[in-house]
Amino acid sequence: MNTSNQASQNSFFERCYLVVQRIPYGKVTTYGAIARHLGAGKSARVVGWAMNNSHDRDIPAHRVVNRIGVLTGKHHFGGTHIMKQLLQSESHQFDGDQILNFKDVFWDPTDD
DNA sequence: ACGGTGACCACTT
DNA sequence: TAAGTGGCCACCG
Repeated sequence: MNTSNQASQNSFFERCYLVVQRIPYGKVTTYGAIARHLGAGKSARVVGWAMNNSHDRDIPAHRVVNRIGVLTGKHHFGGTHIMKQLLQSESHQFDGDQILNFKDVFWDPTDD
């Protein structure tokens, strides 16, 4: 949990960052989709970790949610509902922490 | 070098 | 149909 080692992350993390940055405005994707796109379909957790470090970069981590469209990482996102606020700014609708019409706003990196 | 951790996903009861 | 458990990969101390 140290922020002084960001320079060490040069392969998997950056790979995640690139994909997240490719997420179009008004769309979202999932950790599993990213992981699978990178060829590590089972390392979705690592993607979450990358998002954790993404705070040091300009990564729209708020556009990344779990496979059911729930903002699992909102607590890690600066503390509270900022993640939700950002997504709402992108015309997303919520039911609590669940994105409505998630399937409709879902963006698959492979479909890019 | 080893064990523990994590913003998850899929399979099995 | 719903809930529970394990597995998986990479990073940190």
